[in-house]
Amino acid sequence: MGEKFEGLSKEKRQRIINAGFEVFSQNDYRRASTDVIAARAGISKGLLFYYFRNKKSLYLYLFDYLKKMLIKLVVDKKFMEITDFFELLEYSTQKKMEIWQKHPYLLDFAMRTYFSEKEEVSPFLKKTYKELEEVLYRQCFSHVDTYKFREGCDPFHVLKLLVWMSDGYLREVNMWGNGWDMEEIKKEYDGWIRMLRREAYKELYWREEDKWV
Amino acid sequence: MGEKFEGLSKEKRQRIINAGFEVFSQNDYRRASTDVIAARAGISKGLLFYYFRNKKSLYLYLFDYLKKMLIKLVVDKKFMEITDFFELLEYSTQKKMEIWQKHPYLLDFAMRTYFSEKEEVSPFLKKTYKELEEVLYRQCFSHVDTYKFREGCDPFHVLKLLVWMSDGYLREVNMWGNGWDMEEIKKEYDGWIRMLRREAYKELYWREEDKWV
DNA sequence: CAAGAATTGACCGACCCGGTCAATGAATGC
DNA sequence: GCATTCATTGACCGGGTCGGTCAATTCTTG
Repeated sequence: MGEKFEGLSKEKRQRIINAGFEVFSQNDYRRASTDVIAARAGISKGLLFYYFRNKKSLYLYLFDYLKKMLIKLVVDKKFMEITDFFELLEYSTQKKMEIWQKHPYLLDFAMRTYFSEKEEVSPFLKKTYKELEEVLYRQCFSHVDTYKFREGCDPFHVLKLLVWMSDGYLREVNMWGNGWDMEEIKKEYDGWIRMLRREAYKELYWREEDKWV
Repeated sequence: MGEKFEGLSKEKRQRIINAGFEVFSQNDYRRASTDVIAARAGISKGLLFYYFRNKKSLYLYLFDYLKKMLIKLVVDKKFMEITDFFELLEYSTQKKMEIWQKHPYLLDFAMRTYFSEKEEVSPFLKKTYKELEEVLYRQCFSHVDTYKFREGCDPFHVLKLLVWMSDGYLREVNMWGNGWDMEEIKKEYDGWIRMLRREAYKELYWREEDKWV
C-alpha cells in the first residue's frame, strides 16, 4: 500500500511477504498475530506498522499479491492459445503445482482465503472470489472448444466436479501429508482426468492414449 | 458424562445438545463460547458447568453423540445386507441426507470436527477419525462384491474419489447456499455416480439404466 | 555534526472467555 | 412449617491475547 514498503530492498520486502504468507497460512485471520509475523520477518512490530497502516491492509496486500502472482504465472501466452478444455486444465494444474512447490505457504494461504468465514475480511474475499471465478470461467469457456462435448454434457458441470475433486485431493494430501509422493498423486489424478475426458467428450475427440484404462 | 446431565428431562437435555451443536457448528472450538451455548439453551452458564466438568467434556460428549447417531442411523440392518458397492454408497448417502435435513447443525458440526486443526481437541479428533475410517472401510469392503470391479481398478481409490467429490459438493452448497435445491443436486450427483460405476465395474455388471448418459 | 528517516520493543487498553461461588429459589422429607 | 438438600443464577475474576502506539535509540546522509 504505502510507498514506504514499496521502497524497500527486494530481499527485505520478500522476507516480510513470506512471513505474512507463512503466518496467515497457519492461522486464520484473527489468530494470525502481527507479533509473530514481525518476528518471522526479523523486524520489530513497530516497523511492521510503519509499513502497513494496520493488520487489515497488510492482509489485503498479501491477498492482492497472491492474486496477481497466480494470474501472471498461470494465465500466460500459452494458456491463451490452448483451446482444448482438458489440455488447458492440465496446463494450469501443472503450473499451479510448480508454484506450490516453490512457495510452500501459498497453497495454504490461498485455501484459507477461499474458505475464510466470519472474519472481518471474509465478505471482501468472498466477493472477490465470486467475481474472479466468473471472469476466469468466462475467459476459459470463451476460447475453448465446447463443441467437443457430448450432447447434454455441460462443460461447466465438468469443471465444477474437477474443482471439487482437486479440492478434496489437496485437503487429503495436506491433512495426512505423508510426504506427498508427487509421482503417485499425479498418476492417480491423471487417471481420473482421463476418465472424465472419455465421459465428457464425443468419442470422436478421444485421444489415442486414453482408449485403454 | 456426569449423571447429573443424564438425569435431565429429555426435552431439556435435547435443548442443551442442540445449542451445543449449533454454536460449535458456527465457530471453531476455541471461539465457541460457553456463554452463548448456555444462552441458546436457555439456561445459565453456571448450570452448564454444573452438568459438564468443563468445555472440553461438553464438546467430547457432543462428538460422541454425533458418532453414535451416525452409526446407529446409517449402519442399520439393511446396510449390512447390501453387497453392491454403489448401492451401499447410495443408501448411506441417502440416509445421511435425511439426517442433515432433520438436524441442520449436525453437518457443519461434523465437518468442523473433521477439519479441526490446532485446537486443544484436534489430536483426539484426528485419531478417532482415522480409527473410525479404517473400521468403516474394512467393514464395507468385507461384505462388498469386489469382484465386480475391473482389473486394476482399486475400490479403495474409487471410494476416495467419491469422498472428495461429495466433500467439495457439500462445501459448495454450504458456501453459496442458495437454498439447496435438493432435487437438482441429487440429480447431478447421481449422474457422476453412474459415470463412476461404468468406469469402475466390468461391463458385465453395469445396470441397464446406466447404459445411456 | 545535525536533521531526518528507520527501527525498536515495552507498554497500553480493549476484548474475550473459561470457570467459580455466594446467594437465591425450589423441592423434599420429617 | 422448618430444615436439608438439590437446582439454578449471573456477577465476577483472572488470565490470556493482540492490535496499535510512542518515546527513545540507531542509522543515514548531506
